[in-house]
Amino acid sequence: MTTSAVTFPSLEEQLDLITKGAAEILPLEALKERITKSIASGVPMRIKAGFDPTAPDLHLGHTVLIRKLRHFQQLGHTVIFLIGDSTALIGDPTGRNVTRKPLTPEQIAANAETYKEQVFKILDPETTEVRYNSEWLDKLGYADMVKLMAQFTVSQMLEREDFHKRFQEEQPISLHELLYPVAQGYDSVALHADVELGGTDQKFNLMRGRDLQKHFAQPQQSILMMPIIEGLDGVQKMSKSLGNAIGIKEPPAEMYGKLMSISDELMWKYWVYLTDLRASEIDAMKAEVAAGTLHPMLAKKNLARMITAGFHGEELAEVAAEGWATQFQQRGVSEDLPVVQVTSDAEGLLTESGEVKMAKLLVLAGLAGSTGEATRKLAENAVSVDGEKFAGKVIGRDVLGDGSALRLGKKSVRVEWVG
RNA sequence: GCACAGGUGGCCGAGCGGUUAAUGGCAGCAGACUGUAAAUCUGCCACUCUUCGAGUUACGGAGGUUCGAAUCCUCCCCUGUGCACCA
Repeated sequence: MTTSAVTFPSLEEQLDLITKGAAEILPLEALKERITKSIASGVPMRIKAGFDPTAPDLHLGHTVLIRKLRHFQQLGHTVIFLIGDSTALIGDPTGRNVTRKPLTPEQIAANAETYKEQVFKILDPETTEVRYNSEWLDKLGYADMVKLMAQFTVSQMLEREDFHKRFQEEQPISLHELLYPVAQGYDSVALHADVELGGTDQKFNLMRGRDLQKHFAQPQQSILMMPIIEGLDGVQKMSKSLGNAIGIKEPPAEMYGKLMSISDELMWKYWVYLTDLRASEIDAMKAEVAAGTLHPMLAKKNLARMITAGFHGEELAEVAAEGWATQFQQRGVSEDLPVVQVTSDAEGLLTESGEVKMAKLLVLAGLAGSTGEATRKLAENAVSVDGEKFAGKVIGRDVLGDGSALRLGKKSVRVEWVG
């Protein structure tokens, strides 16, 4: 690989892309100077973003930040995808009201691999620098740790809202949790970061990098914060544990369907943060909807289609869109339902006369969590077979044959008999 | 270590010896209505079974008292607060 000087776009051009969607950049002037300097010297800036491999699956919320990293990459800067394998032993306390459970090194290693695979759907693997903070954190000795920690006071740590709140509410705060911001800050020192990206909730941690870089007589990084987007409920931040997330590895039909279920209001945020449309284009679309010339549902369909295509390709997105329209708009049976294999000799599935117990089947098909729940849903008239409402307790194999569509509420599957 | 206050279903939070899987809120699920949604209304919301019935688990853990405990007692675990030298 050549390391010859790169020619960068102009400051204005770079800023236009960099600031799009950014919630806050601190300090902005320093960033401008840094960009100017890199244009003059031809040396790219080092852009750092850290990820804890605590949850193996990325969702669209994570991609807001990753898309921004991509922007820097497109401009020719060096993006460092930092995997916080060592800090994962602590678990970021940000926004938490309870201490995180530590992961085993095996889990962390496995999660890190999954992370890379997913993140390279957006970032260019060729030019991304992948690092692990165990490289330097594990080498720190006791004396080094003591010196680092001496840079901060207890009061400073307790200024953080989450710590402060927990302290006020007499909730436990483990000592090692205070270590997290220090470790994250030291990462910036080790990497000589020029810019660090993070969510707005990361402000405290991001600022610690500036503190420590100053202590180590390095130029201080600028920090760029991206907003935290809401999940499917439109209220709480997108998070897997809150169950309102859209995972980037989800099948196209599911991704499309989930996107369609968001509120109209939330849709506009998704347009801004999850697509590459320019702000002016989005505003124009918004105006059309307000004027009544564009149906909000169509706008949402376009959004769902665009995002799904980004992860699965145009063709699969098209199929997902059609399947969704059939299933929900026409209340019909979609062609590409997920297939669930059911073994006919599963315990308790068949009655003595050979009929299928619906409650059991619904559980086996993954549509209900327990037979009790399935029984209740049947009574609520929530189940249909091949598009027809069904409320009975048992059903014959002749009615529900191989390939029959089984539906409970919004979820549908195609049943395939085995054995 | 000592003292005090706490540990209830996904979360918050009632109950404080006796009808009852445990009031209420949030979240969630389903139905109606819609534009798929939001809002609204209705129903559901521990598990299992041969389900207008029956059984089994559940109120930090383990024992105990009692005809009967989430509620009383004992020990243990966990959290928070205060005390800890001068006394």
